[in-house]
Amino acid sequence: MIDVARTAGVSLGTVSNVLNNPAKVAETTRRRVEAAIGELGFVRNGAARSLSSGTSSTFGFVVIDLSNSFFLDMARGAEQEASGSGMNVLLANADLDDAKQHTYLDLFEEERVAGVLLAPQQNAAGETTSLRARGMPLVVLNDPSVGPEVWTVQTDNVHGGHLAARHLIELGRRRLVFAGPDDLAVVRQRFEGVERAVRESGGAVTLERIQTPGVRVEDGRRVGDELLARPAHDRPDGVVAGADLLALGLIQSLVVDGRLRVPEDVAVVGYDNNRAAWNSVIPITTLDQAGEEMGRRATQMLLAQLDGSPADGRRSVTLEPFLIPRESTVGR
Amino acid sequence: MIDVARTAGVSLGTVSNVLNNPAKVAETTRRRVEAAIGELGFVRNGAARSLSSGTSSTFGFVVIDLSNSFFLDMARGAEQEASGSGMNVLLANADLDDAKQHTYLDLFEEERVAGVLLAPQQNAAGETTSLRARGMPLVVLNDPSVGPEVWTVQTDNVHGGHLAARHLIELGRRRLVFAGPDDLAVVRQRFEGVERAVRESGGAVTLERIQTPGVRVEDGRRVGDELLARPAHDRPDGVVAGADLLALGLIQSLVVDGRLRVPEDVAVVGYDNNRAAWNSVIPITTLDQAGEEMGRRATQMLLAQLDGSPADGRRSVTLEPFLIPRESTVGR
DNA sequence: GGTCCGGATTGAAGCGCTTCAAGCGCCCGG
DNA sequence: CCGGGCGCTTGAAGCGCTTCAATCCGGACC
Repeated sequence: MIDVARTAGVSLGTVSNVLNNPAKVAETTRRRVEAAIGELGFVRNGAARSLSSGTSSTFGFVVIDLSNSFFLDMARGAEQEASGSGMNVLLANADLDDAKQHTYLDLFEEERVAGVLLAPQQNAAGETTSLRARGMPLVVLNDPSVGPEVWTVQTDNVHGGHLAARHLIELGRRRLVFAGPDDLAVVRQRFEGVERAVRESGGAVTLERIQTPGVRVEDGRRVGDELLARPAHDRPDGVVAGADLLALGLIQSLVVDGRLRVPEDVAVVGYDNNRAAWNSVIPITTLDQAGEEMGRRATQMLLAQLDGSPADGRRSVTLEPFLIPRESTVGR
Repeated sequence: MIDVARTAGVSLGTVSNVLNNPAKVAETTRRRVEAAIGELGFVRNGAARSLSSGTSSTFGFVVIDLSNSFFLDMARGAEQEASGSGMNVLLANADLDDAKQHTYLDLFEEERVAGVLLAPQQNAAGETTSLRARGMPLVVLNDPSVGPEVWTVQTDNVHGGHLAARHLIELGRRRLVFAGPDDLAVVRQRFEGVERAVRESGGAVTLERIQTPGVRVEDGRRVGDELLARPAHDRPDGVVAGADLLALGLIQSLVVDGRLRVPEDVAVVGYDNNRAAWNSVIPITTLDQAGEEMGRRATQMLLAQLDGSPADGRRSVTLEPFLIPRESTVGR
């Protein structure tokens, strides 16, 4: 910067003003400085800047699994909202590894980013103690298990499960199956919603729960195989899958291996509005959790924390998922 | 750090040594300092650190489109390799927007990261001038259009196209179609390889090229519809798609709308080994470009540049793609 | 007892920027 | 003609760390 100042024949402070408060600098001076900057190819040192000013223009977003398009949507939403305020979002992919997630949270804390977004698997509260102790703006996304002291954006999974089941019931389905792993809080909540809808049917509808080890396509195929092995009268006519990939595998197994018709024989609802669901041969009815919207809201909360949030600011936002009917339930 | 020093009863320099050269510090002193660090919840300021030392422990990776699993694989590979050397990788998603790509490159330059990885759409050479002028370590991935002055990791798209076409020809296919956009250099090269394979067949095989506007699923569906509209004898018996999503859409159109059999009536080869290809009802034969390996190699080159690369270091690595046969060509 | 040596520790000088009180001209009103 | 005010610009004091020459101290050796 000294070189720029010398070239332009001004002082250090003026160069700094051109960069940060151009309005304070006289037109002609500013032009001279800008010319010098261009000539010398000067790019200001962000480390020095944030050390000196105590602020940074970047948010860090730690994502547990970027290969899941739901999380990528969040990142996209965060990016949109942030860039509207002149902020940048840097992503860290934990790749389903809790240790990596921890490493990256530490990294962002060290780098003194302006704020941190975290989309964990679940139970992330413990990971954020240090961040919060430092007073670093933080918002946790999609983790129902954190306490009220943490800012969060969530979706109402119980409601989503309820919508999914009601959709099937309204289509006349009476023998429902819910498939999904038991160890994910969000999936348990979806199941809860399904249960409620079934209860509300007043005994007209039956519900069975099938456990899966995870939410991958293979897990879904296995459920499909299991159902195919049953006698026809023992098969469900409607399935709520705890996640889209599960639904995708299930449908593939049913349709390709088993020659069952979807939705005629079995209607299937997924969850997540994952990109994989769009690209399925039989497009999958699903619950959209508005990942982009979550990212946007979370970033708004981060920005609010930066300007010293209003005392009455709500620390937790819950978005409502909505059903997207596609061929896997309503045919075409 | 001053607080830590005071609490532990040592000087600033010693605390710094505990952090950076623990071997230089006596066992007992080190323990005292570490205790103080724990007690005070001290986390060192990365901005100050990199300002002072002139180095940073993070690489920046600008990716043109993280929703493409090929790029995400690169990121994963880069992460692996970097963490082996105590480095971190921060991701920036340009989301197919060249302006954003530029913004993020500038950001990483400002932040003085230890090195930059760039996986652009194409023609990224111009974007990197400033970075290179600064002497910042840089590796460009998957862009055949950059010059020899830029370090790159690429894959041999001509070879890949050749493999794809030869595979079809060996399976007895004689009327080939290549589908893909004309404005992507990598796709043009794949076509070139296909052409070569056809030429080598000595006239036994015909080749037709169908242009698509992009490489999305919809583009593939449209190609499928076009083929279905033709009289049967005018349809190809083998298709090389310029990308997996294209192949996915094509197959969906052919199989679901047109009641053609894949691979019996038409065999289809994709390109990329995109996750979407795994999850297709008819798993798609594809060319794997070893995204993770590319990320790993690129990071190795970055690390080499950091230690002052050997003068004879090769600035460009080209990896060979390999064919993964699946049901869309060989049935099951 | 005196010297020398080497490992452990210290303290001050930056790293490149932002910030802000102070200074400099210049113009306006009285 | 003078004082005051205003718009620009300046220069120095940090920001929190790393680095390295200088210092300290205890033991080995003569």
